[in-house]
Amino acid sequence: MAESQDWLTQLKAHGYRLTGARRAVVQVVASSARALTPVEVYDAARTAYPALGLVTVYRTLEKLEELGLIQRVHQEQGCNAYLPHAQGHQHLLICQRCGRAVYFDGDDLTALFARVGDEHGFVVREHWLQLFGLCAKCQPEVNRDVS
Amino acid sequence: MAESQDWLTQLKAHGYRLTGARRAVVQVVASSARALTPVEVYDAARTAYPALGLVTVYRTLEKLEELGLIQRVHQEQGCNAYLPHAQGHQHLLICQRCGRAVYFDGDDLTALFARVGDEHGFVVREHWLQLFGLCAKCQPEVNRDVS
DNA sequence: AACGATAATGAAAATCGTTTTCAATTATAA
DNA sequence: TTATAATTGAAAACGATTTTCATTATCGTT
Repeated sequence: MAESQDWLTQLKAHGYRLTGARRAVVQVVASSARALTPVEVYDAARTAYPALGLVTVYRTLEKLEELGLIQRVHQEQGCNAYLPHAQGHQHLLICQRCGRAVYFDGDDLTALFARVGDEHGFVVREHWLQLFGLCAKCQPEVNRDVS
Repeated sequence: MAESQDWLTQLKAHGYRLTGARRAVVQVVASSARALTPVEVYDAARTAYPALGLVTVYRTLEKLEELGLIQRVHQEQGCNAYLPHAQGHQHLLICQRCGRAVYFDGDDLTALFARVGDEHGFVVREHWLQLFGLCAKCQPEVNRDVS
């Protein structure tokens, strides 16, 4: 995959070595449409590289985050899942059924948020925005699920 | 404090007993302007009730969250801090220096978010919004801090 | 192609925050 | 005051993450 290659190039460019373990982890995370936990990455990556250790997954995710290639995603179920990072200023739209994540642009909100801050004497420097709902595929499915 | 009393009344109303440990925890959390972690609550509440155990703090926070009196706050530094819950649909504005949290109204954003979802085939059912910045008190202070 | 320095690895142990277990204590309704 | 059942704190258990360490493998240099 193209993105996967790019990540390997970036790792190399920053002095990190390219190993089988890293290739496997990068491949899995770079091509995922949903945020994955370390264990999920571990399980998925071992099909390509069975000798992989969970510790290496943690270490690789750490480096990918450091390089801004992935981003931690906070959800009700937990805050330790990772997703390929968006380019530019983007926010997340996450499907509550299948977990699929989509980025959307949030630039136009900055002014609004600055105004909200003003009203409370704050200077706003960052914001966090995430939308949760059902993607097109899951909208019909959710009705027949046991709740 | 008024809010503290109200929480105790609510606990009682739901069949929970009022104990010294609970009063101490409630008092600390209800009167805090910043989100507190279990250990922070533990340390603060022990000045009023030295025999308090950390386990009881966890259990009391659990009940307060269950009753909707407190809310978990997600931040860069961690996702296990609690704040008195806002009435109605509110969002958080948090000071990056002192941690002070203020609620603001977010009702007018719902329509906008539904539209964003539409553009990606999603039905939006929830949203998460938090602003981070500097409160009035901390704006002058931040310049003389060591970064 | 072989070498050597050193980064990276996986297994095991250590650590941290949180939860469970359990016997003793205490709030509350009768 | 008493009886019952909820609550307590200490210790043990637990799961996720980090550290330690001896071994292995990458990659620039030869």
